[in-house]
Amino acid sequence: MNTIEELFSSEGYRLTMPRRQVFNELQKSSRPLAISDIIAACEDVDRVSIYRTLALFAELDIISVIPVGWKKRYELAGPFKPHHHHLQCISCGELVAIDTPRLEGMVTDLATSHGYKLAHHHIELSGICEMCQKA
Amino acid sequence: MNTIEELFSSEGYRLTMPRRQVFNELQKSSRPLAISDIIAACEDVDRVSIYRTLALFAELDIISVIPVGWKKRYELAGPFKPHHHHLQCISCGELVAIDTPRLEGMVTDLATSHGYKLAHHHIELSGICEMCQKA
DNA sequence: GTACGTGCAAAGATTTTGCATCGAT
DNA sequence: ATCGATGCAAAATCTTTGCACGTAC
Repeated sequence: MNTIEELFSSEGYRLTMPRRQVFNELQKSSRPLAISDIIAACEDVDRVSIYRTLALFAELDIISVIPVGWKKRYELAGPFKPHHHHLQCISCGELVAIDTPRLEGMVTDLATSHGYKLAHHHIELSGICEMCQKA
Repeated sequence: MNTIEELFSSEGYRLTMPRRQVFNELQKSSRPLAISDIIAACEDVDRVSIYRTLALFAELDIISVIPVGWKKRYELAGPFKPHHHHLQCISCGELVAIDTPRLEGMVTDLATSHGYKLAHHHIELSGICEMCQKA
């Protein structure tokens, strides 16, 4: 279950050209992409198919949807990229991935202490990077 | 500087009817409101004025913008409501405010350890509440 | 009275839906 | 060959911009 092909056939979905292309764009990119980025990169794929593909990917946990500056961005998740969060510079826009093992445990505990079983969590940090602080 | 009147006059902004109405709606509500909620509640205020009012409020830190289920919601912040985060039930939609003193310190440290000076952070938790787990 | 802020109109952007056709299995 | 998935068209939202008028100060 480590390749996109295996995952799709085991779930009974067809691996079509639009789905391959969207997946490839996400895999090529080192940073989360906006829908508009993906639409632009997949010229020959209809806008609508990209929306539908991303919805399917999200449902299958192939991608995660993250908020960046109040827009949605998409990046590979689940088996294709380990869980992490982001820290963005509000001055230059730099976006770094951060590992947050201690946070993970803490948010789970927080939910539990309120009687909740945690399903998802999103953490977005923004600030000013080292370079921009000097400038 | 504890009332909206004082805050506005000290900043040199006019406290007009649309601004009063939007502020009242936010103050009346115990939960964060979507733009569409506010538009519906302020029937006689133009849609556009509500966008502009919310943009101004956000700039003045009168409100905070929070992500709920991938939509923006607005609630009073700054002097009018202390900082907190939310935990939402994905089954019944219940939204509870949570205090996160330990998280606050941790995210600051995280940013610092990456050379960043933290400016903002958003934390959204979702899961299944006690009631829905039983059902 | 003086601008700041509003409403209106209209454009732009984003996202969703229906349906006939195409193509992965 | 079948039925899921795509592309196209079109609608429904959502958000922004320009400008003349109204009103808080």
